[in-house]
Amino acid sequence: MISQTAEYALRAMAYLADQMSHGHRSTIEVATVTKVPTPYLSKVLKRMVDTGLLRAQRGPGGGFQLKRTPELITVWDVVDAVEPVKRITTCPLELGAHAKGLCPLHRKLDNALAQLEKAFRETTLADLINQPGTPQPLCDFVNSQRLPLN
Amino acid sequence: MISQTAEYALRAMAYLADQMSHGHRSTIEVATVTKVPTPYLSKVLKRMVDTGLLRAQRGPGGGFQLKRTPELITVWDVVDAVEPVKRITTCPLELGAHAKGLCPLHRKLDNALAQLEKAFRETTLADLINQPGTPQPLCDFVNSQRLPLN
DNA sequence: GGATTTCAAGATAAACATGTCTTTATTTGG
DNA sequence: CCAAATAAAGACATGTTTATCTTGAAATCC
Repeated sequence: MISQTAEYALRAMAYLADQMSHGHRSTIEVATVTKVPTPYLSKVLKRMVDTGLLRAQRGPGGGFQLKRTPELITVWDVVDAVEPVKRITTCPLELGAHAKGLCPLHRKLDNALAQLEKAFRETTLADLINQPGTPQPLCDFVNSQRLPLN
Repeated sequence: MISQTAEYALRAMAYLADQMSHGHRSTIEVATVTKVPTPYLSKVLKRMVDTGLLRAQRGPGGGFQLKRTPELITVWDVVDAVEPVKRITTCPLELGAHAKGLCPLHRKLDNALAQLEKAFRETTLADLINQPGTPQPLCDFVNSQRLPLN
């Protein structure tokens, strides 16, 4: 339902959101902390750059950094970058009889997708980090602290 | 988000729900009406038999038929038969720190899945056919009427 | 019993998602 | 300029989903 790639993207973006104030973070660092295969993460992050969510910087001290603040990036933005949720706007069977509206089945399915889209649009990266009262760190890192990599 | 297989399964089950009173319907008939590749549909329907949603009958006049009335089969039942939506109950990274609860990210994702599950559980096949006030037939058939196949 | 109809099951294949490896290009710092 | 660090890009490999084809098995009707 939620693809592996989207999971990876969200983990990485959450980490980068948490680390935003510390400058650029390298692919290897992000991959290690979020436990995502490094070469694959590289491609995922590239998508984020292409869609304008991240900035890439080569060379020593380089890596990736959020282009906007965590408050301005939603879960939807991230998921949409790697696997666009395709809403159902027309009958998949292309029946003329459905030109004016979806049948009950596809109406129901699309409503479910709409719900999902809404939930994702309402959640920002900022909502995922620094949750007051929730003791759990997002993943393998403590909020705003850098872990030694080994 | 919703797999092709699930789409096929729902179309087929909706048709079989509509045609329930007409006895068994063959794979070819269902495939033709719902525009699903016949050999593939055959396997999908088999899954429905294995999970107890359909009854299969071989020989002349045979085919598939709902095992329960449309009121007692939900969209969830159908989707679950072909591609179980796997809820997130534990941290995918298997971090000890998350033993007591999901982190905000996975909590959010699982909530979205829960919403989806709820919507699917609340909709029965009966809700999809014979919708009063909605003029659209489900797919390429008119409620409770059999179309000539050619 | 034989012919027909229909589901069942297996082998095969194409498309896509996922993951790895190698090489290249760019940036920084000495 | 040179060396090191790092992203970018492309080729390659694996696995899963989606689909087809062929043969076999069961039921019905005559």
